[in-house]
Amino acid sequence: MANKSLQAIRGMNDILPEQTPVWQYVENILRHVATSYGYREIRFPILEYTDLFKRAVGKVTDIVEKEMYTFDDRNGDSLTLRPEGTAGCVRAGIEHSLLYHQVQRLWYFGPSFRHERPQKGRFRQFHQWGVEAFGMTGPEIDIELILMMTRIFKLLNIDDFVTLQINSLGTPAIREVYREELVKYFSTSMDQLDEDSHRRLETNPLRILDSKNPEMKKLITGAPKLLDMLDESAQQHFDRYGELLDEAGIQYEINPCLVRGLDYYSHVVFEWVTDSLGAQGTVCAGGRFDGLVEQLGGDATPAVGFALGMERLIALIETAKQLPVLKTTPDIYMVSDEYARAHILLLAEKIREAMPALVVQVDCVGGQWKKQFKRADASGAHLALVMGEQELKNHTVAVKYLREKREQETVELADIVAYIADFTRRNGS
RNA sequence: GUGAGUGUAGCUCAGUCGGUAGAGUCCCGGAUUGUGAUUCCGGUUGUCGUGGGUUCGAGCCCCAUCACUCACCCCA
Repeated sequence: MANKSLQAIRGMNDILPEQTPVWQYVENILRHVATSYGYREIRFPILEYTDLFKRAVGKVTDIVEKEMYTFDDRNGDSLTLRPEGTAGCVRAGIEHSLLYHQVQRLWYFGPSFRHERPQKGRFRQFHQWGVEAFGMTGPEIDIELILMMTRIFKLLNIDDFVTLQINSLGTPAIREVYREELVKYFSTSMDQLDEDSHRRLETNPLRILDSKNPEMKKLITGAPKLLDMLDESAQQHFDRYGELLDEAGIQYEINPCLVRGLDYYSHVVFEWVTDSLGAQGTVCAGGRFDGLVEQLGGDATPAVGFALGMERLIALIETAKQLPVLKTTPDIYMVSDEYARAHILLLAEKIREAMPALVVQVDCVGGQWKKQFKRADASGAHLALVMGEQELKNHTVAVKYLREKREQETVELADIVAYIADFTRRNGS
């Protein structure tokens, strides 16, 4: 523990066997829901050329400027561990002509990397589940994504713990005009800006809008709104978006201060936020990125997508106490003495062949009966199957019930599979 | 990158005024050599995060450093 060489890299966590059932539970739901909407999985590398992220995410974003894990390949190429999924997804789509004059519905899952100071809900290696839809101008496809995510929150029983916020960032051209307006506005009250916002004024003025500093609140409320500057088509998209949400009965808030940290977003952007997770309250976020495909060298292709943070989603499920009981214990634990050790290995195989859903665990340590039964109990198994010298001689197996008051039974070896089948049927497992 | 809090047994934690390391749990052995979960008896838990310093003497005081946690920042 004190040996640094034996420590994981800061902010990069091991997911231990105790936790993996939770991950599998969530991943299964995500996969099944996405599949039921006709989305297909895509897998792409964790490493890409650094230039891809610079072009996609935006050169002056914090992610690119100070959070990327970038290093040189042996031949001198600059490579970067992906800080998000969309760039790689679009690159793969263009490279393999998946986006050429066609509609694509895709999802991906895996780790991303950002060099930030770890805190609750924020890690240097974190996992995103992302969904991207290409070739559709919306807003119906935008709403399909909202419906899908709403369904997921419901299935996970945490829909009461998240709220949907939406905003429109308009087109890049509108945003450029707005950006200048905003700089003009804040420049007239420089003395009221805090230190961070002075910096933001230079780098990313829109970021000032979602400042957490309460002293800035008044100034921000008085700032011009991008929503007031939308052109006709952007306004139409936003209005229709709201109408469709209303028709679907989905609750949402319009948050004019909602900004995205990545440059490629345009039009409607959204976030599901929670107040149950501390400072990192964004569980899932996304929006439209119509310009990205063309910007990366493909034909102009409308696109919309989102990503959710797995660690945050799981943390929310746990703090909301909505985690179902996940079975991680074996059904049957098999013990033996030295004479029968090889026999129970093979008997276990027979049982698994007949009942593939059962979890059968064989004690491969051996030793005293007492120790083996102790392990059988600790395993959580319902039944212990016992074979020793006596049983071997008589062609029987002893069945011991570990979870109920019931006499141990002796079953003919030839009947044991049927006996267990009967037992599991009665127990409904 | 900035700030605050915390580091003692595998785990959860005590440790007084600076006097040489403790509890529960877990694990191991036995009571009970073919029966767990209950009970009783016995036993091991250790680089007190690490490295310096002060002191006759440091888990405790001082400095540095590392890690964890939370917040800023940033974002999923």
